[in-house]
Amino acid sequence: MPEGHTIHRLAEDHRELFAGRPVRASSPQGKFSDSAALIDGRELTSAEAHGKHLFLGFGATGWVHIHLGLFGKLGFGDAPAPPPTATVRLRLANPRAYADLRGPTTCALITDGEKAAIHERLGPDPLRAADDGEGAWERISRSRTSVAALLMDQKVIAGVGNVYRAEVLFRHGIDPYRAGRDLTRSEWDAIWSDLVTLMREGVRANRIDTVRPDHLPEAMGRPPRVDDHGGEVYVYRRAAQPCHICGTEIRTADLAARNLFWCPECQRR
DNA sequence: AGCTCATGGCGAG
DNA sequence: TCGCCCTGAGCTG
Repeated sequence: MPEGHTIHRLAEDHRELFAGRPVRASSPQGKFSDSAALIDGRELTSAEAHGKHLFLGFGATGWVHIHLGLFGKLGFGDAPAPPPTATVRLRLANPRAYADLRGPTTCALITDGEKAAIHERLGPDPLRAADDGEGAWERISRSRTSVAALLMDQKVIAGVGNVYRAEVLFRHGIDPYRAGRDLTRSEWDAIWSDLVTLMREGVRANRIDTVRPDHLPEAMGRPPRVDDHGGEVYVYRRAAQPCHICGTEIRTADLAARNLFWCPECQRR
Protein backbone atom coordinates (compact mmCIF):
# COMPACT_ATOMS: atom_id res chain seq x y z
CA MET A 1 0.00 0.00 0.00
CA PRO A 2 2.14 2.79 1.24
CA GLU A 3 3.94 5.20 -1.06
CA GLY A 4 3.50 8.93 -0.61
CA HIS A 5 0.18 9.12 -2.44
CA THR A 6 -1.34 6.70 0.09
CA ILE A 7 -0.21 8.80 3.03
CA HIS A 8 -1.54 12.05 1.58
CA ARG A 9 -4.81 10.31 0.91
CA LEU A 10 -4.89 9.07 4.51
CA ALA A 11 -4.30 12.62 5.75
CA GLU A 12 -7.30 13.80 3.70
CA ASP A 13 -9.42 10.94 4.97
CA HIS A 14 -8.57 11.74 8.59
CA ARG A 15 -9.46 15.39 8.09
CA GLU A 16 -12.75 14.47 6.53
CA LEU A 17 -13.80 11.85 9.06
CA PHE A 18 -12.33 13.07 12.33
CA ALA A 19 -11.27 16.74 12.22
CA GLY A 20 -12.96 19.31 14.44
CA ARG A 21 -14.55 16.87 16.87
CA PRO A 22 -13.40 14.92 19.88
CA VAL A 23 -12.12 11.48 19.02
CA ARG A 24 -11.83 8.39 21.17
CA ALA A 25 -8.37 6.82 21.04
CA SER A 26 -7.24 3.42 22.23
CA SER A 27 -4.48 0.90 21.62
CA PRO A 28 -5.96 -2.59 21.78
CA GLN A 29 -2.57 -4.10 20.98
CA GLY A 30 -1.07 -2.16 23.89
CA LYS A 31 2.10 -0.62 22.48
CA PHE A 32 0.55 2.84 22.22
CA SER A 33 -1.70 2.73 25.30
CA ASP A 34 -0.06 5.52 27.31
CA SER A 35 -0.10 7.98 24.42
CA ALA A 36 -3.57 6.94 23.31
CA ALA A 37 -4.81 7.87 26.80
CA LEU A 38 -3.32 11.36 26.36
CA ILE A 39 -5.21 12.07 23.15
CA ASP A 40 -8.41 10.21 24.07
CA GLY A 41 -11.32 12.65 23.98
CA ARG A 42 -9.30 15.43 22.36
CA GLU A 43 -10.10 17.12 19.09
CA LEU A 44 -8.20 16.28 15.93
CA THR A 45 -7.03 19.70 14.78
CA SER A 46 -5.10 18.82 11.62
CA ALA A 47 -3.71 15.99 9.53
CA GLU A 48 -0.68 16.37 7.27
CA ALA A 49 1.61 14.21 5.20
CA HIS A 50 5.22 14.66 4.18
CA GLY A 51 6.47 11.83 2.02
CA LYS A 52 5.50 8.59 3.75
CA HIS A 53 5.06 10.25 7.15
CA LEU A 54 1.61 11.02 8.51
CA PHE A 55 1.05 13.59 11.27
CA LEU A 56 -2.24 13.77 13.16
CA GLY A 57 -2.48 17.00 15.15
CA PHE A 58 -4.13 17.13 18.57
CA GLY A 59 -3.62 20.79 19.44
CA ALA A 60 -1.33 21.44 22.36
CA THR A 61 -1.16 17.71 23.16
CA GLY A 62 1.11 17.20 20.16
CA TRP A 63 1.17 15.07 17.04
CA VAL A 64 0.66 11.40 16.44
CA HIS A 65 3.47 10.52 14.06
CA ILE A 66 2.68 7.48 11.94
CA HIS A 67 4.92 5.67 9.48
CA LEU A 68 3.37 2.57 7.93
CA GLY A 69 6.63 0.99 6.82
CA LEU A 70 6.29 -1.97 4.53
CA PHE A 71 3.46 -3.77 6.32
CA GLY A 72 1.46 -1.09 8.04
CA LYS A 73 -2.16 -0.47 7.15
CA LEU A 74 -4.85 2.00 8.09
CA GLY A 75 -8.37 0.76 7.61
CA PHE A 76 -11.53 2.86 7.94
CA GLY A 77 -15.08 1.84 8.70
CA ASP A 78 -18.44 3.30 9.64
CA ALA A 79 -19.54 3.57 13.25
CA PRO A 80 -20.34 1.61 15.27
CA ALA A 81 -16.86 0.12 15.35
CA PRO A 82 -16.69 -3.65 15.81
CA PRO A 83 -14.53 -5.03 18.61
CA PRO A 84 -10.90 -4.44 17.58
CA THR A 85 -8.63 -7.35 16.83
CA ALA A 86 -5.47 -7.89 18.86
CA THR A 87 -3.11 -6.33 16.32
CA VAL A 88 -4.72 -2.88 16.26
CA ARG A 89 -2.01 -0.47 17.42
CA LEU A 90 -4.28 2.56 17.41
CA ARG A 91 -8.01 2.93 17.00
CA LEU A 92 -9.57 6.34 16.50
CA ALA A 93 -13.33 6.51 16.69
CA ASN A 94 -16.15 9.05 16.75
CA PRO A 95 -19.92 8.72 16.29
CA ARG A 96 -19.46 8.61 12.53
CA ALA A 97 -16.44 6.42 11.79
CA TYR A 98 -13.40 4.55 13.07
CA ALA A 99 -9.84 4.03 11.86
CA ASP A 100 -7.66 1.05 12.77
CA LEU A 101 -3.88 1.22 12.47
CA ARG A 102 -1.97 -2.08 12.27
CA GLY A 103 1.66 -2.99 11.87
CA PRO A 104 3.22 0.47 11.55
CA THR A 105 6.95 1.00 11.74
CA THR A 106 6.25 4.11 13.82
CA CYS A 107 3.35 5.31 15.91
CA ALA A 108 4.45 7.87 18.47
CA LEU A 109 3.21 11.01 20.17
CA ILE A 110 5.66 13.81 19.37
CA THR A 111 6.12 17.55 19.93
CA ASP A 112 6.14 20.40 17.41
CA GLY A 113 9.94 20.41 17.63
CA GLU A 114 10.23 16.71 16.94
CA LYS A 115 7.89 17.08 13.99
CA ALA A 116 9.97 19.96 12.62
CA ALA A 117 13.08 17.78 12.83
CA ILE A 118 11.39 15.11 10.73
CA HIS A 119 10.43 17.64 8.05
CA GLU A 120 13.97 18.91 8.08
CA ARG A 121 15.51 15.56 7.30
CA LEU A 122 13.06 14.82 4.47
CA GLY A 123 13.53 15.97 0.90
CA PRO A 124 10.91 17.83 -1.14
CA ASP A 125 7.64 15.99 -1.66
CA PRO A 126 5.99 16.16 -5.11
CA LEU A 127 2.64 16.19 -3.32
CA ARG A 128 3.35 19.21 -1.11
CA ALA A 129 2.21 22.34 -2.90
CA ALA A 130 5.05 24.48 -1.58
CA ASP A 131 7.81 22.05 -2.60
CA ASP A 132 9.79 21.99 -5.81
CA GLY A 133 12.51 19.76 -7.20
CA GLU A 134 15.33 22.22 -6.64
CA GLY A 135 16.69 20.75 -3.41
CA ALA A 136 16.57 17.26 -4.88
CA TRP A 137 18.44 18.38 -7.99
CA GLU A 138 21.20 19.87 -5.86
CA ARG A 139 21.89 16.46 -4.34
CA ILE A 140 21.27 14.38 -7.44
CA SER A 141 23.41 16.47 -9.75
CA ARG A 142 26.51 15.96 -7.63
CA SER A 143 26.00 12.33 -6.65
CA ARG A 144 27.74 9.30 -8.07
CA THR A 145 24.95 7.10 -6.67
CA SER A 146 22.54 5.54 -9.16
CA VAL A 147 19.40 7.48 -9.92
CA ALA A 148 17.41 4.40 -8.86
CA ALA A 149 18.91 4.56 -5.37
CA LEU A 150 18.58 8.34 -5.16
CA LEU A 151 14.87 8.24 -5.95
CA MET A 152 14.33 5.89 -2.99
CA ASP A 153 16.33 8.09 -0.61
CA GLN A 154 13.78 10.08 1.39
CA LYS A 155 16.37 12.73 2.22
CA VAL A 156 16.66 13.43 -1.51
CA ILE A 157 12.98 13.24 -2.44
CA ALA A 158 10.14 12.29 -0.11
CA GLY A 159 7.28 9.98 -0.97
CA VAL A 160 8.61 8.03 -3.94
CA GLY A 161 8.66 4.28 -3.29
CA ASN A 162 9.55 1.20 -5.26
CA VAL A 163 6.61 1.43 -7.68
CA TYR A 164 6.89 5.12 -8.62
CA ARG A 165 10.68 4.74 -8.80
CA ALA A 166 10.50 1.96 -11.37
CA GLU A 167 7.67 3.52 -13.33
CA VAL A 168 8.97 7.07 -13.58
CA LEU A 169 12.37 5.85 -14.80
CA PHE A 170 10.62 3.77 -17.44
CA ARG A 171 8.43 6.68 -18.54
CA HIS A 172 11.53 8.79 -19.13
CA GLY A 173 13.64 6.07 -20.73
CA ILE A 174 16.31 6.33 -18.06
CA ASP A 175 18.64 3.46 -17.16
CA PRO A 176 18.22 2.97 -13.40
CA TYR A 177 21.98 2.52 -12.95
CA ARG A 178 22.90 5.89 -14.36
CA ALA A 179 24.66 8.08 -11.82
CA GLY A 180 22.65 11.00 -10.51
CA ARG A 181 25.26 13.46 -11.71
CA ASP A 182 24.90 12.14 -15.27
CA LEU A 183 21.27 13.22 -15.43
CA THR A 184 20.63 16.44 -17.31
CA ARG A 185 18.72 19.29 -15.77
CA SER A 186 15.91 18.87 -18.26
CA GLU A 187 15.68 15.13 -17.55
CA TRP A 188 15.33 15.88 -13.85
CA ASP A 189 12.75 18.62 -14.41
CA ALA A 190 10.71 16.21 -16.51
CA ILE A 191 10.94 13.49 -13.84
CA TRP A 192 9.88 15.86 -11.06
CA SER A 193 6.90 17.28 -12.91
CA ASP A 194 5.87 13.79 -13.98
CA LEU A 195 5.96 12.65 -10.35
CA VAL A 196 3.77 15.60 -9.38
CA THR A 197 1.20 14.54 -11.98
CA LEU A 198 1.40 10.79 -11.33
CA MET A 199 1.27 11.07 -7.56
CA ARG A 200 -1.62 13.57 -7.56
CA GLU A 201 -3.52 11.15 -9.70
CA GLY A 202 -2.49 8.41 -7.24
CA VAL A 203 -4.05 10.34 -4.36
CA ARG A 204 -7.23 10.89 -6.33
CA ALA A 205 -7.62 7.28 -7.50
CA ASN A 206 -6.02 5.76 -4.38
CA ARG A 207 -3.85 3.53 -6.56
CA ILE A 208 -0.81 3.80 -8.81
CA ASP A 209 -1.51 4.09 -12.52
CA THR A 210 1.38 5.04 -14.75
CA VAL A 211 0.45 3.77 -18.21
CA ARG A 212 -0.33 6.42 -20.81
CA PRO A 213 -3.79 6.21 -22.40
CA ASP A 214 -2.38 5.18 -25.78
CA HIS A 215 -0.46 2.34 -24.08
CA LEU A 216 -3.41 0.96 -22.13
CA PRO A 217 -4.27 -2.68 -22.80
CA GLU A 218 -7.39 -1.84 -24.82
CA ALA A 219 -5.44 0.64 -26.96
CA MET A 220 -2.69 -1.93 -27.51
CA GLY A 221 -5.03 -4.85 -28.18
CA ARG A 222 -4.01 -6.69 -25.02
CA PRO A 223 -6.26 -8.11 -22.31
CA PRO A 224 -6.72 -5.78 -19.30
CA ARG A 225 -4.22 -6.42 -16.54
CA VAL A 226 -4.22 -4.82 -13.14
CA ASP A 227 -1.25 -5.29 -10.88
CA ASP A 228 -1.34 -6.49 -7.27
CA HIS A 229 -0.99 -3.01 -5.90
CA GLY A 230 -4.13 -2.02 -7.76
CA GLY A 231 -3.06 -0.11 -10.86
CA GLU A 232 -1.80 -0.36 -14.40
CA VAL A 233 2.00 -0.23 -14.72
CA TYR A 234 4.80 -0.70 -17.25
CA VAL A 235 7.53 -2.60 -15.39
CA TYR A 236 6.89 -2.94 -11.66
CA ARG A 237 6.77 -6.64 -10.74
CA ARG A 238 6.71 -7.64 -14.39
CA ALA A 239 10.05 -9.48 -14.38
CA ALA A 240 10.56 -11.75 -17.43
CA GLN A 241 7.34 -10.50 -19.03
CA PRO A 242 7.46 -8.64 -22.33
CA CYS A 243 7.76 -4.87 -22.24
CA HIS A 244 4.46 -3.28 -23.21
CA ILE A 245 6.26 -1.03 -25.69
CA CYS A 246 9.08 -3.03 -27.27
CA GLY A 247 8.44 -6.64 -26.19
CA THR A 248 11.86 -7.07 -24.57
CA GLU A 249 11.82 -9.08 -21.34
CA ILE A 250 11.56 -6.86 -18.28
CA ARG A 251 14.57 -7.31 -16.05
CA THR A 252 14.80 -7.36 -12.28
CA ALA A 253 17.70 -6.99 -9.86
CA ASP A 254 18.41 -6.33 -6.20
CA LEU A 255 19.28 -2.76 -5.46
CA ALA A 256 19.80 -1.75 -1.82
CA ALA A 257 17.70 -4.71 -0.67
CA ARG A 258 14.75 -3.79 -2.88
CA ASN A 259 13.57 -5.21 -6.18
CA LEU A 260 14.32 -3.05 -9.17
CA PHE A 261 12.47 -3.50 -12.48
CA TRP A 262 13.32 -2.00 -15.85
CA CYS A 263 13.27 -2.55 -19.59
CA PRO A 264 16.87 -2.85 -20.85
CA GLU A 265 15.79 -1.73 -24.33
CA CYS A 266 13.58 1.28 -23.52
CA GLN A 267 15.89 2.44 -20.70
CA ARG A 268 19.36 2.72 -22.14
CA ARG A 269 22.30 4.78 -21.01
C1' DA B 1 1.39 -25.38 10.33
C1' DG B 2 5.01 -23.38 8.13
C1' DC B 3 7.15 -21.06 4.68
C1' DT B 4 7.87 -16.67 1.43
C1' DC B 5 7.07 -12.29 0.04
C1' DA B 6 5.60 -7.35 0.10
C1' DT B 7 4.58 -0.28 -2.19
C1' DG B 8 10.06 0.86 4.36
C1' DG B 9 13.54 2.29 7.26
C1' DC B 10 16.68 1.85 11.12
C1' DG B 11 20.94 0.75 13.61
C1' DA B 12 25.05 -2.16 14.05
C1' DG B 13 29.29 -3.50 12.08
C1' DT C 1 25.51 -4.66 3.56
C1' DC C 2 23.05 -7.21 6.86
C1' DG C 3 19.67 -8.18 10.33
C1' DC C 4 15.74 -6.66 12.40
C1' DC C 5 11.08 -4.65 13.33
C1' DC C 6 5.99 -4.59 12.15
C1' DT C 7 1.45 -7.86 9.60
C1' DG C 8 -1.14 -10.62 6.47
C1' DA C 9 -1.86 -13.02 2.00
C1' DG C 10 -0.79 -16.73 -0.68
C1' DC C 11 1.22 -20.33 -1.36
C1' DT C 12 3.05 -25.29 0.14
C1' DG C 13 2.51 -29.50 2.55
